[in-house]
Amino acid sequence: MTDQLSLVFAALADPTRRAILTMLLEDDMAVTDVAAPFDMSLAAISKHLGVLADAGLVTREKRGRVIWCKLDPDALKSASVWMQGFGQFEPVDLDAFERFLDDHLRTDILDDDASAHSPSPNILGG
Amino acid sequence: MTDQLSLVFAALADPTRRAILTMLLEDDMAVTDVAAPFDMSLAAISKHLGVLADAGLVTREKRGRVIWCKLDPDALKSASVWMQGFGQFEPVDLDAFERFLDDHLRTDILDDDASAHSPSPNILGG
DNA sequence: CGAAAAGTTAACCGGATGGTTGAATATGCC
DNA sequence: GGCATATTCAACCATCCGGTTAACTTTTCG
Repeated sequence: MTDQLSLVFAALADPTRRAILTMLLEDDMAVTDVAAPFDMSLAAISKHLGVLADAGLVTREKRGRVIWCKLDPDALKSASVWMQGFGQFEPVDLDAFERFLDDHLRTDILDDDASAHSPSPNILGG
Repeated sequence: MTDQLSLVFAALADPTRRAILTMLLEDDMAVTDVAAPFDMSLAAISKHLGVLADAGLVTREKRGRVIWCKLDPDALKSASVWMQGFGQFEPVDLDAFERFLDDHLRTDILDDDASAHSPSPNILGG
C-alpha cells in the first residue's frame, strides 16, 4: 500500500489521528502536549504521529529536545483532489485552501523561513 | 473502530476499492462484472464490496441470481462533511452533491442512457 | 557530572486485513 | 431433475495495526 493517497486515507481512518489533526489545526504542538489529552501511552501517540508523517499530513521538527508537530497541507490536498475527481461534487478551491492553510500554519513557534515550504518529512535524527 | 467515518476512510484507503467506486460511478454493476478487470479472485472482490457496503459507500441489491452494486451517497457525504469541518477548505455544496448523485444513481439497473450526461473521467486512486 | 525530561525504538500481543482455495447456497435454464 | 451461473461462506495464511512496557538516546539544567 505504498501510494500516497492510500496512506492519507488510512491515516484519516483512525479517530485518534483525526483528533490529533484537529488539535494541530489550532497550533503546532510538542509530542508530549499532543499526547496529553489521550488515554494512551506516549509511545502510541508517537506511532500515530509517525503514521500521519508518513502520509504527509504532519511534519515534525526537532528543536532542542522538543519535537514540534505541524500540519502539512499537501497530503490533505491530494485526498481532496481525489474526492473532487471522484464525484465532482466538491468544488474544491485549492487557492482558498492554500490561503487558509498558510494562514493557519504561519505560527510563531517555528519562525524559521525554512518552514515555509520544506516538504521534507522525517528530519528526526535517525 | 466502529464509527462510520473511520469505516469510510478505511474503505477509501485501498486502491482496489477506490477503483471499484470509480467503476460504479459509471454504472451499477454485477459483482462478477466488478471483479472482471481485477487480477484477483471473485471472493476477494466480494470482500471488498463488503467493506464498501459496511462503510455505507455501496449498496447491494439482489435481482434474480445477480447482485447489483450501486454507489450510496450518504457515506461519502459524511467524509466530505468531516473534511469541511476539519479544514474549512472545501466549500462543499451538499445540494449540488445530492443533485449530482441523484443524476448518477437514478439509472435503473438496466437503463444505460447514463452516458447522456457525460461525467469527465476521473483519476483512479492508486 | 548526573538526574530528569522528551521522544523514539524494540519486542511483544491480540485482533483486523487482504488474499487464497474449496465448499455451499441460490437462481436460471434446458 | 440436473447442470451451469452468480455469489457468498469458511477455513486458512501472512502481514499489518493499535496498543502495551521497557530500554535507549538526546538534551536540558541544577
